[in-house]
Amino acid sequence: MSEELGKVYNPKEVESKLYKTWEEKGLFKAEVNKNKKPFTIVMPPPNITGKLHMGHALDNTMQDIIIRYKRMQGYSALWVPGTDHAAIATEAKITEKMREEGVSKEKIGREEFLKRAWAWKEEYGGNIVKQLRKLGSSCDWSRERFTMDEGCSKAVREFFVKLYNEGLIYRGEKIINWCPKCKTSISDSEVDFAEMDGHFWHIKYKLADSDESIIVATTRPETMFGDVAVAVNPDDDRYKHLIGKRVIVPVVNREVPVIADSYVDIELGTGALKITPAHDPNDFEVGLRHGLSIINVMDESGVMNEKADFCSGLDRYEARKLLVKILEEENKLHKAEEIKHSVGKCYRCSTVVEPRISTQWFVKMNKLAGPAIECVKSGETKFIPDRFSKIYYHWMENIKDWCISRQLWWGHRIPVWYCRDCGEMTVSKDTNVTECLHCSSKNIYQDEDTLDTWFSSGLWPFSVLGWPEKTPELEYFYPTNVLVTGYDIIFFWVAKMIFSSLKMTSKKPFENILIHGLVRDSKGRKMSKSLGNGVDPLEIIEKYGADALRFSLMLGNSPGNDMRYFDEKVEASRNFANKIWNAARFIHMNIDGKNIKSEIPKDLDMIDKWIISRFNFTAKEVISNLDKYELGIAAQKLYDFIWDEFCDWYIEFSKILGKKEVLLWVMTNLLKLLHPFMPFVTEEIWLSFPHEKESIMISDFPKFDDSLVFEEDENNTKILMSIIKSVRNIRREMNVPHGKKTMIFIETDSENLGIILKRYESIICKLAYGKEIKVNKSLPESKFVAAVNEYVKINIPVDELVDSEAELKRLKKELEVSKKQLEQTENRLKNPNFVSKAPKEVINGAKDMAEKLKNKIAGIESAILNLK
RNA sequence: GGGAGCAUAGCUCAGUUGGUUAGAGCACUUGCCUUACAAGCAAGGGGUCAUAGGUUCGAGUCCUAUUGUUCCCACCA
Repeated sequence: MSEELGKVYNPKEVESKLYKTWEEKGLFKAEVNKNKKPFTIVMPPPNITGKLHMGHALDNTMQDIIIRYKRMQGYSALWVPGTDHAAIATEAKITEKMREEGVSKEKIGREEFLKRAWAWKEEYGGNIVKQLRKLGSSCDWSRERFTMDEGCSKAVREFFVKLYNEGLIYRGEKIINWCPKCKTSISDSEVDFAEMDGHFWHIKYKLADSDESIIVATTRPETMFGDVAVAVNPDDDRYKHLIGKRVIVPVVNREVPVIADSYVDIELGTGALKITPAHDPNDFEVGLRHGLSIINVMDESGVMNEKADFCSGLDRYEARKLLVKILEEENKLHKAEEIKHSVGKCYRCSTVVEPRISTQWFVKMNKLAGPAIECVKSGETKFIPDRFSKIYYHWMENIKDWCISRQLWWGHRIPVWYCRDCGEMTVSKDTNVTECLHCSSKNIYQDEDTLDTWFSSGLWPFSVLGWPEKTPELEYFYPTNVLVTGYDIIFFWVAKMIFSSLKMTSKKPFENILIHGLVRDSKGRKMSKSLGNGVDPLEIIEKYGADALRFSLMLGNSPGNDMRYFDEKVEASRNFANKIWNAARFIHMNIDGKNIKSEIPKDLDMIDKWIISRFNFTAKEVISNLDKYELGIAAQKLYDFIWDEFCDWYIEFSKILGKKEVLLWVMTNLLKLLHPFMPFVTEEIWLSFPHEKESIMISDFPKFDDSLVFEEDENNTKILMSIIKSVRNIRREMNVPHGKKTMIFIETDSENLGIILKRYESIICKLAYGKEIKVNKSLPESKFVAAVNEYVKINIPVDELVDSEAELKRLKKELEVSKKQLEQTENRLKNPNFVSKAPKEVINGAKDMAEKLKNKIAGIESAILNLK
């Protein structure tokens, strides 16, 4: 196949083929193996309704890089994939589809609905998993899980019952966030607040026994039907005399008391507040303190109910309009102020959330939060970057009880049965409870509600490893090593996993939490369906290849920060893949038919030592960056090394040197370093070269090797390179055409360098368009241009071509710059504080620099003299 | 109201524990189809690292304040 490598790398041809082979050979599988150290990542499960988006692509690329790296390092590296049932999102989609068919949930009933839901899951749940494969994700598909599979469901029941038995789960009537469209409760973190235009209506409430009025401000007049009091601050002098009196709720014409409660802010609004316990969480609290009754005036769809009198049957917003109109007509509306205020919306459907009194299940958070905070504070679990710890603490420290029951059908049903006879609850891990635990009555029924999606995903890291069973996998792979996820779900998910795991397994769920940002569009906007600015990763893969997409998502990306998506960036990465491809083609041309091993020969040339040493150093850096999860920096270093040093310099050198073993050795090892980032192109090339293992995936990741550090050769090669660059520079500036080869006169004080330069004469001449190198030889009668750098002075005779004026100007400018640099360096060295306090390397570096600059200046000065 | 991030080349962004002359991609200028690659090669232009102080021998990097900007949290009726 080696001769078959085309001129341009074609990802489409190789990607699906390679992925299939990897999967068939079982290379993604990780087993419990006592001879290896485990390394575990559990994939944040994408929703079954989902389609792969750029966020997934970023998230999974990062995970894949880490897991491939660890696998090559010899760990038993397990990456567990799976999907989430996404209760509310999925149910919404199914309901929507049913509506199109003219069917309703209520009409077909629970059982039939669930049948449809599972069918939906079967049909669409596999899509995203297929898409993850396109990206190259090397997860262990044999362990794929689903949040509603049997094991996860068992884990959910185990968790619920344990918390219930410890009194950490309770049922109660509270005011919760209600989505009138999804017709379910949602938790605090599922509410998005948005600034919206609205009105602040100042309404006159007349006293029952006098003509005096008290003005109350509200944004939601429709809730007046549920008013049970007007509250003022006890210290508010304006209203003190009214406390205990009764006022009449306008329009509704109900008498309610004026009460005093310190919750009321004197400064805010009018300082008087209408109290509607059924429709506002604060009012609810006030109501509790004062023993007020609760009047619920809306139904589950946000439609006014019979308590709303003539508004009954009206939507909440229509009722609001009508009330405002009537208040105006009755001259009860003192003022209508236009304001911007934040309004809570359902995070799934964006419907304005309605606070609603209802009976729900809650997790008591105070006892669970403490250990979860401690787990991060102690450093057991670390956020990367660390600043997210603060956000986490703040949230955890102010956490309120978690509403976990949902009025949905798609999800884990609450494992509680109520007895119609004795009224007691039976809470059980069993799925088919038939009699009351308390009175043995068979007249029982199960709670209709299901659990919050995040209740099951909170158990994900350990439930996928078999918990609550004591499996070998759980023993071996848990706790996991790193969780990779976006900052947007720290509250939803990360926090829940931490306290759930601590509670149920007594272990942290993961060591590190690697947080990434959002992938935004090229203008910095969030990619969203409504804006239509989303970029489909699959289309990008189709066009540029998975490697290119992956690499572009890594380049210039740093933990926790958002990034913008640009086609140009993917193009650059695609070009990079192509660059490597062509480097491979070049190597093939040279080793073809020859029995060359990828090894380091004994008699190494200076330039070989340079590239080996540089490779060795790059490997060290990349390993260090990967260990610190600095994937973007590692990618950048690989890019730079491969493109600049390996391709642009070493391959050019090797064309003249003619030694191919080192070329092959560096290449194969580079492929390994790069493999986690660009799995496909590296594998395809690696397989085309002599190789021992069946896949680069399971080859050994390069290690830093002390015996491969060649400092002197590195330096001398760098001087060689700087000379070539200088000559090229001068020729370019003097407009010397490539065809015109010139003599190169080099002056140096170093005998050793002189020998080296002569030895590499052919290389210098080839790469710098020279005819011959003369070291420290007297110059013939001719015109010269000079290139002076820190090491040598180079003279190039160019006779008729020299524009003396321009050359003089150029040299003078360079002289000036060098003198300035020397001055700065010398000033530093003169500073006694610098000499006494700076580390030796820095001082020596400065001294060295000063020497070099002096040489350079002397060289330039003599060149100027020469010109004259 | 509280908290956090960001501000570096025309654009998008890196810059790891402070250490010589601040980098990349794209864009720009010039010259090259040099038999791996024009998705390429070579040479080059372009930055007072938001502003003002401070710590330090030394600050893009640490501290304080200011400005601009983005985001998160919170029960502003």
